Amino acid sequence: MIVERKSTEIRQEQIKQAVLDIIFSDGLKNLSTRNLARQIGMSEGTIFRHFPTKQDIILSIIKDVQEEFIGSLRYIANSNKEPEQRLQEFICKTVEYLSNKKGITMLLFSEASHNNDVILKNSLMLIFNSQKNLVSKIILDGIAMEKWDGDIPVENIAMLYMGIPVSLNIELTLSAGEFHVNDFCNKMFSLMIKILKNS
Amino acid sequence: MIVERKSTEIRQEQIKQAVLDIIFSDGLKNLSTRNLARQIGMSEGTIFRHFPTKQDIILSIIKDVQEEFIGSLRYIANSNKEPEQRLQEFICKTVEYLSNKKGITMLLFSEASHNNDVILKNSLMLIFNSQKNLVSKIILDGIAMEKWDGDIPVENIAMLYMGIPVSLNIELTLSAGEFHVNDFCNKMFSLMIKILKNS
DNA sequence: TATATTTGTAAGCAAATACATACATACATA
DNA sequence: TATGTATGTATGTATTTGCTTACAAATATA
Repeated sequence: MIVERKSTEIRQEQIKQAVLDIIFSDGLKNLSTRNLARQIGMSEGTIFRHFPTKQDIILSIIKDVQEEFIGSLRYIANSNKEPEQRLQEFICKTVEYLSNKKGITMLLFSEASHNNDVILKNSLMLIFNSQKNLVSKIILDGIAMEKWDGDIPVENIAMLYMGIPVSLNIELTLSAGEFHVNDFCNKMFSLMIKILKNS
Repeated sequence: MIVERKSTEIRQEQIKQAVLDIIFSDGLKNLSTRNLARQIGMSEGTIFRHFPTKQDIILSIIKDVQEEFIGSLRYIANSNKEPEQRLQEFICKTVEYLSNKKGITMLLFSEASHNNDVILKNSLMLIFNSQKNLVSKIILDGIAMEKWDGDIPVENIAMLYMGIPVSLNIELTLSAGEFHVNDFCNKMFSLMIKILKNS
């Protein structure tokens, strides 16, 4: 039997992508290493050749989220563009990332509260807090520049912001394939602007 | 050995409560019938005496949510009080229910998208849509009475509303015990009012 | 070309899983 | 008091779980 051999990096990417696909389509509870191997078309042993444990696959995905996703959100929030434009880019980046890696939201929300692994738990909290803090930063900048209403309870708006991933996920689940990233994020952006504008 | 015997109704309530407790503290993946039995202090067989399958326990909990929770939200939304008061009661009922049954949010969100069971999947979608529609109804009533801004994209506000359970859950996980229902729901209420007010 | 290293697989492991069965005991009603 | 039924448990079972191991084959390097 001829075996195609690839580098560990490529295999790790394949495995992580398959994990997210399975989570989105079949849920976390159907994420077994057997199921995972079958989906990619490799043997179960191969998975453990490239990751020490199943948990490490999850950890690696979470690390990606921190570096790729939170990293680019931080870049957007700290740029010197107008707050309004930063907010739009911020929201659209969120929607784009989460709809490219559809399993992420469910992974974050359901792996979030439990899990004995302290490192993972802290990473997850960090992700939530980073998002909240970065949104808050943009809003506070806008208020400081007197573009937005100073009476706004910034902290709470950032909390409401968490509704976006949730609603997005529900939309993604319902609309099979026919989802438009730009429509969705622009709707959310308009709404946020409406909330923030001086009355 | 002396065995205390209780009615099926009582046992079912015990089992369902324990399921929610386990989900909140240890996560869905630690919800085994063995674990469940140990937590209540009964044998595993007893669980299957009162519920045909493990899945049926989940189904029964979802049914409770529909009847108790969505039922009371519907009652609030359809009452003839002022929209503003309805909205406050609505939000506070949400916060109260979800913090009494702490496992519910995680159960709904992670069991939501996958699961082969069509009945369960539909029930979950119904719950999300009911909440969205009932919030929308209150807002539309307020707009019709010219108390709130008619230019508001009602549908999208209802989507943002879904951020409340998520943020609540994160707060509940972080603040061990020292959580105040009224503080939280009133903050969220003020925010919503701010969004809805005529500019 | 020879050898070391990396990547693959098939088979199998102990533990945990949801659930079944056989049997015992409490309790309502005759 | 006798008896049927509902509620309990101890133990078993087939399957699935995450993970290991022994070994084969592909590739890099000498």
